[in-house]
Amino acid sequence: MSLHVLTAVAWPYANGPRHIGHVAGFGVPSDVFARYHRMAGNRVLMVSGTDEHGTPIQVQAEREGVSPRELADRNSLVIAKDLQQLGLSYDLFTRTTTRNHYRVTQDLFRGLLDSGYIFSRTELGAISPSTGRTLPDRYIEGTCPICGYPSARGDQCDNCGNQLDPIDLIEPRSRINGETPQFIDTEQFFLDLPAFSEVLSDWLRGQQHWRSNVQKFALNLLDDLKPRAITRDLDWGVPVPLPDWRDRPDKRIYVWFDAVIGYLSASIEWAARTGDPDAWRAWWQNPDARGYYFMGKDNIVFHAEIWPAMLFGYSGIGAKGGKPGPLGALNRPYDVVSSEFLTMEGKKFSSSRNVVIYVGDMLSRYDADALRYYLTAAGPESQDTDFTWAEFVRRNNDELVAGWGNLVNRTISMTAKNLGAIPPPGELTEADRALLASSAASFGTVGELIGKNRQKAALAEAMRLVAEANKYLSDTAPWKLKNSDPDRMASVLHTALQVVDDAKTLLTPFLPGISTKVHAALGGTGSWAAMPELVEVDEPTAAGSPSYSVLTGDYATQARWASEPLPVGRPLDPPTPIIAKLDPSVVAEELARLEQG
RNA sequence: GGCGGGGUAGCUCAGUCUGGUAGAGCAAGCGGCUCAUAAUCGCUGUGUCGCCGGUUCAAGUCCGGCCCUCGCUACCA
Repeated sequence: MSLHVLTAVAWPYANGPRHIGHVAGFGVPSDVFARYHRMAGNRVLMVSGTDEHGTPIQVQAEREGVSPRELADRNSLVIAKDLQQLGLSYDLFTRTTTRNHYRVTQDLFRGLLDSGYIFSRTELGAISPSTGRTLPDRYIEGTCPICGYPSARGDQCDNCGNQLDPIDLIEPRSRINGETPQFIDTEQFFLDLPAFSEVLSDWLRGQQHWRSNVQKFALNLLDDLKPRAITRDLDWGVPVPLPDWRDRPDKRIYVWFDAVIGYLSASIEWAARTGDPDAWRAWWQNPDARGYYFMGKDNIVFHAEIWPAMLFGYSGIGAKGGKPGPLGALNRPYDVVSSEFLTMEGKKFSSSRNVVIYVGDMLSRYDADALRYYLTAAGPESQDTDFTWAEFVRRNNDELVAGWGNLVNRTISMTAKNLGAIPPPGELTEADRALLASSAASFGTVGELIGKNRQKAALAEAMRLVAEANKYLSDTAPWKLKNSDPDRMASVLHTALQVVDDAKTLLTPFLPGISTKVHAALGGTGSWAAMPELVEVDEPTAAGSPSYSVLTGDYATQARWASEPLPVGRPLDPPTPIIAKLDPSVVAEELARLEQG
């Protein structure tokens, strides 16, 4: 039975290139998940894009002397290329500055407004006097009124930990340019979160399959739900779709409100591109479809609270009732898969302090699958973990190369040199059958673990099979049988080759590039693990760029999540090593690079 | 302050939901093999499972308290 699986991947923010901590959280896990489900025969729709609105982009653009649009155009392309090189198999990786996204965002806004879940109110807000723009709390600093700490942030004092209101700060100043913020009465729209308190509570309590920390965190947030402003005094963002507001240059929809809508708008854009504009509905309105959302833990509130509230409200569910908006009722997330954080040689990632490894830099020097392997085997799946170059090199050399690469190499090499082709099984012994049975059983265990997003355990299970195969070769020593018992040697090599092929399949979601090479080394033809493509869309963006680029791809290949018998008699050539071993000197080189900046 | 994660062998971590006196990989030592990218296979682990107390025939695992550490705290994303 085929399941519709929406793989909704957090939208990277386009104020600069992304570092490996970002892709550890949302990127690699979502791709492993999507690739597995496609191989298992499910209908996957994997969408994301760059998140391009908001204050940080405006600030960064000003710093660089370019327009927000130019900055977003440039970074969107950089990020898309990084994710492409990492092999992330998006059905569509688009942008929040597309016309389609603006339309869908405005439609959601209208739908929520019509049912009463959005209302306007005038409140005191901080603006920058020189630009007239909203100055977010965290861009304001001053002296803490409680403890006297001189560099307290507008929302919280880092010294005494108390929550603050920026208006209470003594001598407040803008962190952007040092000017004194102005506090003015300003009208904004608010999302009525308290109206969803009950439906969210019931819904969250039912999510027994979520990671427990995500569920607990989300439930705790319910105690203190307040209406949340979803517009700002800005000129960069999606316009408010109301007659009196649409043309106002100083009011825009808040970046987070539009960013989460990206999952839906990207699905709709993908459908339009396929020629069936309603195709997205199978993932969003079919009650049996499942939406899995991948992100770092800092995004839990938006995916477990605010986005579900928006979806409930648009569907006409909540304390105020209502009717579904024009698109119809929409599914809530099935799972919110949140990762913890990756640190870097013991420190928190920080671009400004140069504690950072950008994805593009990493992939210019190392293989994408080496990074994918590390981030899955040692990534922050359920707790914070530390990236160190020493561990990266060790994992690559001792586990990937010595364990898996060498198994492939020794098996194919022995067969090619002695037999030249895949031999028939001959008469199998108990040891042969035990290994083959273990290998076949791995599809169930590894698949189930990936399905539950226990990817660390899933990868370990696949690698356990690799170790078992290495032990099998050691026990059976086929190299000793060449003259004494060539038939037995053929049976052993047949068994080993079959397990190598199975392991190649099992590792495909994690290591698509390596598995493709193993597929070829085993004499396989055709596409095995397809890669994303960067495509130019010849349509202006809502922000005014003449065209834009997206990632997409055709991922339908012969790869199936099952053991496929290898064709006896297929010729095999002596292999060349598939996975590159790293010289231990790279550890010192990379650490020096970090020092220098 | 509130909330959450973590504190288990030299290192990285699993195991805690469903109690039965502790595991994996790496590192180290010894041995085997020589097909393979000096790869691989076997053998070798006496750790107060952060601390204190409780429940129990039995606790790393449940309950209470405490300490340390990391993170989040929704008008930065």
